[in-house]
Amino acid sequence: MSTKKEDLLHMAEILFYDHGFHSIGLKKIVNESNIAMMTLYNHFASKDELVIEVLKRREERYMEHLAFFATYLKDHGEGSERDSAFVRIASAHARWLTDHSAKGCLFLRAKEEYGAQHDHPVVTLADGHKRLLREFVQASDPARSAEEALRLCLLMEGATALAESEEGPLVAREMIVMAEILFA
Amino acid sequence: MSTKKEDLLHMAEILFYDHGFHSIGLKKIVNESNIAMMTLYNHFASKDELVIEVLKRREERYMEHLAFFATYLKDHGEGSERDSAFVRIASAHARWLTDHSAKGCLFLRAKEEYGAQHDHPVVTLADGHKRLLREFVQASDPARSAEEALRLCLLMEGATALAESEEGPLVAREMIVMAEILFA
DNA sequence: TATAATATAATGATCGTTCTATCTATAAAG
DNA sequence: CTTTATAGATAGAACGATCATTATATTATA
Repeated sequence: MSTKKEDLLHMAEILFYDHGFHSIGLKKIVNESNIAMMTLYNHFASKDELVIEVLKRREERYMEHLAFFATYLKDHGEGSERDSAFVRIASAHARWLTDHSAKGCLFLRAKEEYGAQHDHPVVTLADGHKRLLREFVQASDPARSAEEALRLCLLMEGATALAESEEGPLVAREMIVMAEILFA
Repeated sequence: MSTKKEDLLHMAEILFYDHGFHSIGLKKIVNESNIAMMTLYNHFASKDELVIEVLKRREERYMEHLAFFATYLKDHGEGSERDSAFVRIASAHARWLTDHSAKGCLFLRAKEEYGAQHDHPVVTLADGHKRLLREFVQASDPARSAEEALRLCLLMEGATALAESEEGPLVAREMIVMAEILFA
């Protein structure tokens, strides 16, 4: 992929996450990226397509982080007390939260901003991400019920949201504690 | 308060919640309210002030709902098994969730959209709301630790967020189950 | 020589906000 | 009961700014 295109996607993700999708203009994105407007339109057909590619890349990164970190915790489990798959996923999500700034879930925010157009591709993508996440949770421990999988998703969403108004590390720690109680 | 002003606040809240703050223009608000633009500016100095009044009214309504419903559940507790104060608050929040459409927390969304301007009055108001909510939770059962109060807040935030992508009543039910396990 | 990126300007639309001028309703004064 | 005064609401145009998008023409790179 072109360097310019990567720069654009990188800066667009930062600005969208900091300011929201509708608040940020393409002009600011190309200015901050030191890239000409026509170069943006050479790589993306429209702002919507840029938004979609930003979200797709973020989803890929997030799911990879979750899978990698959960696997790592499984192999390098802390001595005698080895966590369940659900607790490991909670820990992996906690790590993501503390590594990233506290502005909530970009997919939920996208759905909220574009949600009025019910069949907008951004909304479809956001819904797909949430479904993928739930299926990932369920598949990590098929012995668990669908209700239990939903509960872990609720914990993860809760931590993401609460970290917007409370201290991130504290929130992450409490989420793991709750996961340990619920999924011992 | 003037009827026109109430109509404006009512319609503005609906449109902001459905489309977001930056996506919706004042023109759409006054059109949908069948009110002249100058009447809006006669009651509100700016769009920001309209946003702030919408949020203030919503906070008042939400906190009243929480207090009323939690008190009601305390007095009319279900026979032998009377819930703890924390579980009652969870139930009250669940009721709010099922009564309102599923577009997340308007205060978090406001903070996300205006969060770049760190000292913007909308951000201050949103932060104040989250602090008020946590203090309300803590005060409902002073015997509980601050960590436990934070956990209930996490459950409530999680249910609000998860209800955006999963079925509301199901999410509300599971949140209450989790609260009962954690705060028996 | 061909491809990619550049700067700049123009498009038409919409944004928040203000101005002007007209209209309507209620309330005080005759 | 009128008349007049006051205030609130109306429609519509205009403001400058910004929006996403496109056109043009030039420069750099490979």
